[in-house]
Amino acid sequence: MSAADATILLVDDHSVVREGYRSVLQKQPGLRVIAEAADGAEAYRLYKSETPDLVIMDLSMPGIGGIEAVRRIRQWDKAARILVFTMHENAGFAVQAIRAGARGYVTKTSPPESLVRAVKDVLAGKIAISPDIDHELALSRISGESSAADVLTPREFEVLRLLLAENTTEEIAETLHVSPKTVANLHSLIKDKLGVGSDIELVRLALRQGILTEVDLGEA
Amino acid sequence: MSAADATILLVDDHSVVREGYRSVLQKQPGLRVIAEAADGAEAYRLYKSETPDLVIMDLSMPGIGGIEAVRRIRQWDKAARILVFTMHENAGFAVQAIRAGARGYVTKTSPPESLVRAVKDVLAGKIAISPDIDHELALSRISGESSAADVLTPREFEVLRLLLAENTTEEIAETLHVSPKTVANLHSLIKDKLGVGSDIELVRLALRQGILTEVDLGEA
DNA sequence: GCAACGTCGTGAAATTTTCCCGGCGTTGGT
DNA sequence: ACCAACGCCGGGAAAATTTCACGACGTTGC
Repeated sequence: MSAADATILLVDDHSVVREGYRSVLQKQPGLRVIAEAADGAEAYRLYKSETPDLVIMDLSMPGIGGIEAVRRIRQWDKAARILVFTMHENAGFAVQAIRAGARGYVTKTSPPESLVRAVKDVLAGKIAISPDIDHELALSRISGESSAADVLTPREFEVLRLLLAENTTEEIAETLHVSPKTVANLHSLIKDKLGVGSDIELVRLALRQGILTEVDLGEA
Repeated sequence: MSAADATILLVDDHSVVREGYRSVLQKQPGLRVIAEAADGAEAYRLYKSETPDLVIMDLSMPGIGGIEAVRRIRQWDKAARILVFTMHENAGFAVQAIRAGARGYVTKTSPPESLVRAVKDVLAGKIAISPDIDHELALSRISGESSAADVLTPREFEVLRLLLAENTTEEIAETLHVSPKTVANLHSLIKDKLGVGSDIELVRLALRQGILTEVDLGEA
C-alpha cells in the first residue's frame, strides 16, 4: 500500500454488498478501502474522521439515506468526491443525487468494470453517469414527464409528501393549520400538474421519482 | 475441490453482489460456486443443466422474478434446495417465497455469518429464516393485518392487481368483460376487506405485502 | 334441498373531486 | 409607486365517484 493510494470509504447497509465492492476494488492497484459504513450517519462520521479521497455510496439505507448523507458530507467538505452506486435505475434518483453533490451515478446492474471505471473517472475529477441512466434521462425529457419537485410549489410538494405518508385529508389540514377544503383543492391541483388521473398513479409516479421509497413503508 | 463439495448456483442481477457472495462463500470449506445467473429464466436454465445442491436466489430481478423462478425450479425438481437472500425485510415476501418452495429466507442486512449458517442449515435439510423476519411475521400476526392474498377472493385479487397496474376503472371493466360499476363495487369492497381508507393506503399495503414491487414500475 | 358464498349488476344516497371564483400578501419589473 | 404575476387560502356548486342496500344467478358442500 503505497502512500499514493487513493483512499475509499464504502457505504452500504448490506454487508455482502460491501464484501463485493471490496473484492472488486482490491484487484485494482492504487485503490485502498480504508473504512466502511452501514448508514448515512455513520458515513458522515467516518468521512470527517478519515477524509477519504472517494466515497462510494448506496442510496437506500435505514435512517439517514444516501441522498441526505451526500448533502451533509458535501456541506462539510465542498471538495468531497462521492460516487453513488445503487440499484435504482430511475432518472429521478440520479437527478437528486447529482443535485445533492454526487460526482457520479452508477447502477448496480452495471458490470464491475463500470464501477472501476467510474471510480477512476471521479478520482480524476470527471463526472461519471451510467449509460442506462443517461438514456433514462433522455427519455424522461422526451416523454415530458414533469419532475414533481420542479413543477410543484413548495406548499404543493409538502402536501404531496403528507399525502404519501399515510395521512387523511383531515389530518393534513390539521398539521398544516388550513381547512380540509384547501388540502382537497391542492390534492386535485397536484394530480393535475403531474398529469395523473388517480391516486394510484400518483403513488407510482412518486415511487419512480424517489419521493417515496420502499424502505419508508416499514415506518408505517 | 473435493468431490464431496456442495455445489451452489448464485442468482442475483447485480454482479457486484454476486462478487460478494462468492467472496464470502469461498472462505468456507466444502462449498463450491459452480454457476451464476442474472435473472429468473437463466437461473431455471442453469439449474436444469447443472443441478446444484443449493441455489442462492435474489427476489427483485428483471423479467422472471425470484418467486416465480423458485416455483419453476421446484416444479422441475421437487427436492431442490433454494435459499432466498434478499433486501426485502417484509414478512409478505418471506411468506410468498416459502410457499413457492424456498427452504430459507435471509435478508441482505444480515451479517455474512448468517448467510453462511443459513447455507449450511438448508444443505442439512433445515429451514432457515432470519430472526428479523421471524419477528416481522410475529408482528403481522399480532397487528392482525390481513394478508391480501388470503382474505380476498380470486376475482377480488385479480381486480386489485389490475388496479395497481395502472388501469382505470373503465379499462379494467373492459379487460374483465364486466360493467365498470362492478369494478367500482369490487374496488370499494377490497378497500373494506383490507381495512384501508384510501387508494394511497392500498398501494402502501400492496408494496408491504409484495403484491406490487418497485421494479414493476419501470414497465409503466 | 338448501344454506353459504362468490360473482355481477342496479339504483339511490352520501361523499368527494373538480372547476370556477375572489381575496390577500409577496415579488419583481417599469 | 404602480401594476402584473404568482403562490396561497378557501367558498360554492356541479360533476363524478364511492358506498350501501338489495336481488339474481350459479356453484359448492353439508
